[in-house]
Amino acid sequence: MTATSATPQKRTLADEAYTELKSRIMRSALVPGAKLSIDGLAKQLAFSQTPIREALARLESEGLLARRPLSGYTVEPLLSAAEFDDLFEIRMMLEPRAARRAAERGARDLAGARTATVFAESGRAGAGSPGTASIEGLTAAQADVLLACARTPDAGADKLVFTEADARFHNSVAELSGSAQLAKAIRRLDAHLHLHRAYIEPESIGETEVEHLAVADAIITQQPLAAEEAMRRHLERSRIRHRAAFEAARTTQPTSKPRRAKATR
Amino acid sequence: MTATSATPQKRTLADEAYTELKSRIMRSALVPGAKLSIDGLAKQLAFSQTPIREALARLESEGLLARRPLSGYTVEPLLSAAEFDDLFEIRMMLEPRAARRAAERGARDLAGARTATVFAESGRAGAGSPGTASIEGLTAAQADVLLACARTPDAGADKLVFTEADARFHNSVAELSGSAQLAKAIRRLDAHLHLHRAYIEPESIGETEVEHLAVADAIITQQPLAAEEAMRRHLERSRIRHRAAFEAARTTQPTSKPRRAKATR
DNA sequence: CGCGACATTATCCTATAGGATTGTGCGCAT
DNA sequence: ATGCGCACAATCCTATAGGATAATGTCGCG
Repeated sequence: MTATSATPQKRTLADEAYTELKSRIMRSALVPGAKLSIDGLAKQLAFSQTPIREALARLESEGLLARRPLSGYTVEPLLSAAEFDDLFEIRMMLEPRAARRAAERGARDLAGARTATVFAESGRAGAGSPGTASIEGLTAAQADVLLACARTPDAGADKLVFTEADARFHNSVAELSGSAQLAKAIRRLDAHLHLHRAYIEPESIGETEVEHLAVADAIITQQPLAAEEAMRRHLERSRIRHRAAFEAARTTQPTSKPRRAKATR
Repeated sequence: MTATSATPQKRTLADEAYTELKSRIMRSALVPGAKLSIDGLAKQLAFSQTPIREALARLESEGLLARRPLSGYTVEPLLSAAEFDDLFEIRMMLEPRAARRAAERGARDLAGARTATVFAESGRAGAGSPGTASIEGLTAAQADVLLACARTPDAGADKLVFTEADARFHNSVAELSGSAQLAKAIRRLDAHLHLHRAYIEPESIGETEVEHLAVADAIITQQPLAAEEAMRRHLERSRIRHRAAFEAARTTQPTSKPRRAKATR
C-alpha cells in the first residue's frame, strides 16, 4: 500500500488523481469537450470518488475544466484565435518585465554586495575565466539552471518534451524575477497555453532555442533592458509561429468529434 | 449579472460552502493562520464533509488557503510588504492596459459599426432613440454600470461595503476591456488584495471616488490614453494610501497571536 | 414523417462509517 | 531538569449506500 520508495513529499490520492488528469489533458488524451465521469474515473483509477472529486474541483478552479452543477465536468475548449491573442498580450505585459527584473536582481545583488554579510569572499578575480563561476549576480547554480532550461531537447524529440522544456524556461525566468506574485501570475497563464504548444512545428524548435539563449544571456550578464527586449522579441516571434500553426491546424481539422466514451467496462 | 434574489443558476451545497467560507475570509472572520477543520465546518454549516472538501479545494487552488496533506487547511497569511508591492506592480502592468482597451473598444465598436454582424436587427429602432443612449461606443447600460461602480457608498458605511464597491469597479473595467483572459487575470489578483483593503482609512474614500470617476469618464468618452493614465495614477495613489495604512496597522499590532482554538475546555 | 410527452436510466450529489496517519501529552530514564 | 519514548486523541482520508436530478430513448399523436 504505502512505501513508494522515493516520496519525499506527502502525496495523497487526490494529488495523484490531479496530476494524472492534468497530464492526460496536456497530452491531449482528453480532448476538449470530453465529458469526465466521476464514477468512471474512480473505477478507472481504482480510487474512491472523493479524491477524484477534489482533483476535478482543483482543475476546474484552474480553468481547465468546466462544471455544470448537475451535469458533470467537461474539458474546456481550446482558446479561440482572439483569446489566444489576448493571452499573448498578457504575456507581453508580464514576461518581459519578469526578465528585466531577473537581470536587475542580479545587478542589485551585485551592487549591494557590500551589504551582504560575510559573502565578500566571492570577490575572486575569475570573471575572465569562462569556467564555472564567471557569472556574477546570480549564483552559478541559478545560471546553470537557466541555461539548461533555455536549451531545447534534441531535434526529433517528442513535441511534448519540447513544450515542457519551453514551459520550464519561461517558469524559470519568472521565478528568477524575485517576485513570487509575478511568478505565480505567469504560471497561471501556462496551463491554457500548454495545449496550444502542441501545434508547434518541428522546425521552429531551433529558433526558439536561439531566442531563449538570448534572453538567458542578457539576464546572466545583467542587462535589464536587453533582457526585457529579448523576451519581448521572443514572445512576438513565438506568437507568430504559434498562430500560423494554429490556423493551419484549424483549417485542416474542421470539427472532429471523437466520441471516446467510457467504455471501460 | 444583476439580481441577487433571482438565481436561476444551480447552486449546490459545495457552492454554498465556497461562498460562505470565502466571505468569512474576506470579512476577517477567519484570520490568517487559522486552522479549518473539515469535521468542524461540516457540523457548523450542517453540511456533509464532501461539499466542504470541494469548497476547500477550490479556495486552496485560488491561493487563499494552504493545505498540508495530512494536517489540514489553514488560512494563508497576509502579504508581506514586499509581496504587497509586487502585487501592485502587477496591477500596474494589467489594469491601465485594461482601461485603455475598454476605451478603445468603445471607439472601435463605434467605428466598426458597419461590421457588426446581424446585431442590427436587435436594434429595433430603439438604438436610434436619444436620451438613453447619449454615449456612443459603449452601450448606455454599460456606461451606467461603470459609473455606478465608480461611485463609492455613502460616507460612514462599513469598510467592507467600500472594499466590495472598489473591487466591483476594478472588475467592471476589466470586463469592459473586452478580453476575457485579461479580466480573469485581473480577477485572480483580487482575492489577496481584498484582505488588505480592510486597512483602508475612511478619509481616503472620497479620493478614491474622484479617481474612479476620472477613469470611468475617460473610458466613456473614449479617450484611451487618458483612461490608461488615469488608472495608472489611481493605482499609484491607491498604493500609497494602502501602504501607509498597512504600515500603521503593522506597527500598532506587532504580533498578536489570538489562539481562538477550543482550548476553553 | 416530424414533434411532443413520458418513463427509464445513468449520473451526480449527499450522508455516514471505518481505517490510517499525524500531533500532543504524559511518564520515565539519564 | 531535560530528552526520549510511548500511548492517546483528534483529524484527515477512503469507501460504500441512498436520494435527487438531468439526459436519453421510446411511444403515441398530429
